[in-house]
Amino acid sequence: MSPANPHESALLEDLNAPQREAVLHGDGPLLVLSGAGSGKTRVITRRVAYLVKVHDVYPWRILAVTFTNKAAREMRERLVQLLGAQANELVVSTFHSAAAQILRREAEHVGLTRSFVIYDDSDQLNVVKRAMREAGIESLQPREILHRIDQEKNAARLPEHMQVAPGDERGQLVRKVYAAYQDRLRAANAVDFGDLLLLLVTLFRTRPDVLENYRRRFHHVLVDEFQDTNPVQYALLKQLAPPPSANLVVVGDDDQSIYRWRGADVDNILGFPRQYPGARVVKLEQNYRSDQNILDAAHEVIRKNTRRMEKKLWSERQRGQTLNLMLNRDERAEGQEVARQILALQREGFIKLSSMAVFYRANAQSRVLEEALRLARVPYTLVSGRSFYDRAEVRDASAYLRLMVNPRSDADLLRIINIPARGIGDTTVERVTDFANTRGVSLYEALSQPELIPALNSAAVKRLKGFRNLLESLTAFAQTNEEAAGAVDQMLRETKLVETLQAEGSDESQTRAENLREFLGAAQEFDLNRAAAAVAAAANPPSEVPPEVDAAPLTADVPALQAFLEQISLVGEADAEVGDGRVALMTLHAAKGLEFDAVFLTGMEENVFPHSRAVKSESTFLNEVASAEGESSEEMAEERRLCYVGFTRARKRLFVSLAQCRSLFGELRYNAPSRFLRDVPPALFGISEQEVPEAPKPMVPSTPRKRTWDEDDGPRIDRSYSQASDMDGVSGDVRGMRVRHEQFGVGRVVSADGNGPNAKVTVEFGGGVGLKRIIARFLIPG
DNA sequence: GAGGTTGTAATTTTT
DNA sequence: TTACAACCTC
Repeated sequence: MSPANPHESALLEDLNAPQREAVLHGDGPLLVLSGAGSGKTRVITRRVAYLVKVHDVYPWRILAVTFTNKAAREMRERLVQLLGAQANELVVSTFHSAAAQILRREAEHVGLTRSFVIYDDSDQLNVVKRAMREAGIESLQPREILHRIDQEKNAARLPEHMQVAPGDERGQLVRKVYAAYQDRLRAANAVDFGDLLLLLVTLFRTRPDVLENYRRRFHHVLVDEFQDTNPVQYALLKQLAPPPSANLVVVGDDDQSIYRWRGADVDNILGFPRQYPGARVVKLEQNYRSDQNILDAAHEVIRKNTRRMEKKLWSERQRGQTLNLMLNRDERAEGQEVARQILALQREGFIKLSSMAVFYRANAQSRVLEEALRLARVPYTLVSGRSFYDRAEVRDASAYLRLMVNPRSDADLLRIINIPARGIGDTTVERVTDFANTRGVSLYEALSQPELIPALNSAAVKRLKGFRNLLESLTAFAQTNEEAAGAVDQMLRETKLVETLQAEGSDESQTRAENLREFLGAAQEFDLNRAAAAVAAAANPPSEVPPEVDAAPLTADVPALQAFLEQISLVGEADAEVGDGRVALMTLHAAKGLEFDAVFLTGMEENVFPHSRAVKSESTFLNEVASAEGESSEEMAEERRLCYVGFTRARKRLFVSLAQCRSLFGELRYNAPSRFLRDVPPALFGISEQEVPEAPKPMVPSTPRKRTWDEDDGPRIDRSYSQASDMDGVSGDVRGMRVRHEQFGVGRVVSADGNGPNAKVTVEFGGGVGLKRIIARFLIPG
């Protein structure tokens, strides 16, 4: 640490005092409480770089984990900038990826082989259903059981560790299914997301010698987004970096804990100083992102939560413009108004489309917003987790690939046994399944001699044989082939998946065939990246390694196809490029960790945001608990944090939008304005107390009231009583009426089918357009 | 066994 | 409104 080290000043120069303290912190545990936009990732990456460059810590000694792929990716990118090729020796990944990699190395200790596959949510559900059938349990919803199983796993409990009260029959049933479910996963050489962590923790608990190998290797463990860790993850951290004195650095913000439903426990961060007594605590409260108005609004929302570590963000930035409140008649008007404001901002010229974003609470809200943006010709990208790999045809292809690696995977086999259609129907499948169950073998094994299966006719036996031969051929191919793309290509060829789709001839099937080609493209890209990484690794002389330490990359020796499959399961597709001149649309959860010049937070209504479930839990909570004033349910507290996350994504402009009524699954709902809205002082919106929207009174849906919330045109409120909505009540005689359409211009109504906004209206347009059938809501009178 | 039809239920957030 | 499952028919 001589000051002469040229790296030292470069790594520290643009850090503020607490940031610097965190980077310079020596050995022992450290908790960095890092408010939104306070440079959290910067601190963690600088610290890693500082350890490597100034303290000469070997990069392979450092394990940096986060919760989401996005965060892991960003961390890795920044570390590559700071450390260059040395960054490749670091382990930087999500909890689940890191656990999967370690588990693969140690597979034989936990009853798996190295080629185990990872089941996702829908695979899990299938296994639960089969486990229920096996256990003869029908009284519970498979979904609910799966949820319970997940909770147990998040809490680090195997079936035998479940705490079930003697009289709790449901609990008993859950445990029974859980046990059968685990048996099935093991038999299929498969794990689910929860197993990745739980099996590893169990392994480390039962085999201290194995754990010791990893402790010897990783001298520095750093955790980003620590507020979102669940008990298993925390248990894993404590194993690798045991209290009280290990070099464990956790960075997070209790106010941004938004994964409770997945078992995340805010107490992990709140109680860290107790678990690691003597831990240094550093608070980062200077915000570099948002204008002060935005921070004030966010603070007013979050301060209502009772259990939190007190901190208040401040900014040297200007106060900036006030927030904008957008009142809309319904969700369609909301979409139109968002589109209009986006275009207006763009015209002003200070903010690019690529630094604008539209947030919503639930994915279901996106459709209407997309429609509105499309109509207004606003380019946008939908930022969603893993849509491509969720498509049915892509999942089918993945199922084949997984079988090539691991033919015992029953869930995958069942998925594709009749895809493309090969005449193996439900009855046959059931007979095969029964046979396999009584013999206690996998389906693949059962198919080795289909003639032994009772009650099958010869045609069925023949088809099953053909299917088994196909799988054998593919499996054999996978064993000799070195590349992922080669395996995908061979699989597509032998299964005729693409061919079958193309032969079908519909537009739909063409798209699906193209998706499969894209899937092949993804595999090719994967191979290229892998080759490039290998070249880079070869060019970079590895750090010195003491003989007693295994410092090999965790992914060493994993065959290409397997690595590709793991990426599909755990990482999904890379995020769509944000920034190519498009507005980003995403859920509030997806927004965490991102920032934009302008943010539109839509659906700010009770039962939408906060979500109806939280609203319900709140009322039970208030009924049952004689709570201290201001106390609220954990669910509601989490919604509040989510709102805080949403607000603090905005750098300069924050538009908060709500609709007076909204149709949610068919039904028209009149929701009160979100409680979070009322927590923000009206002055921050540039409005007076009287202009704060009130809960609309229930009204008859057929007579939409207009101008409900305020009658006069006060300043700064963006009203968007959509003009288009004037056609909502298409009724009576509208023939001859003059109307306007975005694309087709002015025309005259010839006839109308039906009533309401969805009535189909035939319009004669001018300008050579002629007759068109248009949905009424896309027309503007006049 | 395949494919279409009707009925019903369920709608948060993601590794 | 949609998604999915059970059901029915060919």
